[in-house]
Amino acid sequence: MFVRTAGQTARPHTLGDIGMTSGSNAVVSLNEFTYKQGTEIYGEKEPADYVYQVKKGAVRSYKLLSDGRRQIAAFHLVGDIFGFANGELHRFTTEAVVETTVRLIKRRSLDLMADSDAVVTRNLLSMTANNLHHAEDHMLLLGRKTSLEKVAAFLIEMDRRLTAASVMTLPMPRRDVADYLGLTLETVSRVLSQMRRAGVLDFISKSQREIVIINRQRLATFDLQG
Amino acid sequence: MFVRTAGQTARPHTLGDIGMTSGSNAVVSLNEFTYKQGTEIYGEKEPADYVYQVKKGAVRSYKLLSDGRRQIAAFHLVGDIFGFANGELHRFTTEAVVETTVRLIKRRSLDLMADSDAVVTRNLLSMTANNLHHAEDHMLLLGRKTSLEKVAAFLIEMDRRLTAASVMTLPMPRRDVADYLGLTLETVSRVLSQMRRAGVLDFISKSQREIVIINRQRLATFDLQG
DNA sequence: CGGGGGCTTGAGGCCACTCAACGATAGTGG
DNA sequence: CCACTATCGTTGAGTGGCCTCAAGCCCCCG
Repeated sequence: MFVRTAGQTARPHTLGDIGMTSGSNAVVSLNEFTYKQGTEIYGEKEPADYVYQVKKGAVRSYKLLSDGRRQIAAFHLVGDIFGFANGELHRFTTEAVVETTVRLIKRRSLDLMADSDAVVTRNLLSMTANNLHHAEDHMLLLGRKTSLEKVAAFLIEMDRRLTAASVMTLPMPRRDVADYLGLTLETVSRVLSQMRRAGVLDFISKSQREIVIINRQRLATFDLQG
Repeated sequence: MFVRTAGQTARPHTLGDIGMTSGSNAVVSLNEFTYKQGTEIYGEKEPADYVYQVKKGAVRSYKLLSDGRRQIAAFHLVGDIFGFANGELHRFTTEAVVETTVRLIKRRSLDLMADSDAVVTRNLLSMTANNLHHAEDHMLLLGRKTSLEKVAAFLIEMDRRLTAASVMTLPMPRRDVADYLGLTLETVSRVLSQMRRAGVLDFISKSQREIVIINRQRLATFDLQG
């Protein structure tokens, strides 16, 4: 690897990783906070004073155009760290998709740690690179994939990241899925129905957020690979 | 800033920056190489043995779907550094848009320098973060902007980056612009003609790659901001 | 002067969007 | 417990923006 950070691609980072894998004795205070469904965690262009790790729930991270069009760049699920963009200001608005608990760390503490501890900087580099890779893949999806391919890619991504059982419970509504994929919510709904009719998916009654993938192999064929 | 790298946002990085701003005495050999128009510099999933800086010309960096659809993620112009993705393999294919001269640095050398010199790692973090910011903005463009907004944003970006005189000479053909913006070349051509008819642009006869922006202010209104 | 690549322009089509109606679900308060 | 409401999701009809297919022009170059 470019900067050696052995094992880091094998398991997720944690805030503990950032600060505690080195020999440093610095102890970082880790506060927790819970956001109700739909509330903003921070806004675009606000000072970036904290870094966050999702303990419970899910977070959406997006940009808006002045007329309200929205592009969600990422969903942050349990374990994910977000808000550590390299700069003084946040580049996205983030909101709790459902009731969400996060751990906070003061960015200033991280700055100081990074100054004295190269491991911290390397972990930040590794995490930033992971974000970049996701963004690069998402550009291909947004620019060149059809609605069927987009939705299939989304389901495959969520199936991988939501380590849940046979039933996948999406935390986000159709509108969020649409704004993540560059579609409308109606199109997302239509494609999901189409997949259900094709016998690839099934919905659990009572909640259309609960989805069963009946045929992963077939689903994968819907999303053209590089 | 998150990791202090004073002054680095004010001017572009150079390969010299990576290796020579610290106290390290390591001397990195900087080789040059010239690629003919259209030739591949490296392919996706190839081992990433070198990092590159454009000395002359322009480079496109893209991903392909198996049926040939292409998404260009970035154009690398004079001064830009590319190919330093954090991992063993390149994530894009890169090609010379026109005849292009690059400086090369062995990645292994950078790895070693990064191990012994925190400044190197921080510069890599800073550059990776800049790439991420560009990708984030581009996701909004690809997912939510109209063809008019996309082309306007492209012209504004190129006007800023190609520091040239009143006449902007685009190094890339219409097809590359289209694959950068998630459009077809015909749509790009139509939008450019529309802007010319609107008195915002003019083309220089003899070469449609040479474009004069007559009204920057008006052009800016075509691209909706966040 | 002929050939080829790049660009423009037109005609028609299709995929995703818009607008709209309806159903289902969950939360609220009487 | 049942309206009542708001939110979310599905589905249909019709539209439109961008794509596809095609022709023709311009410039470069042999």
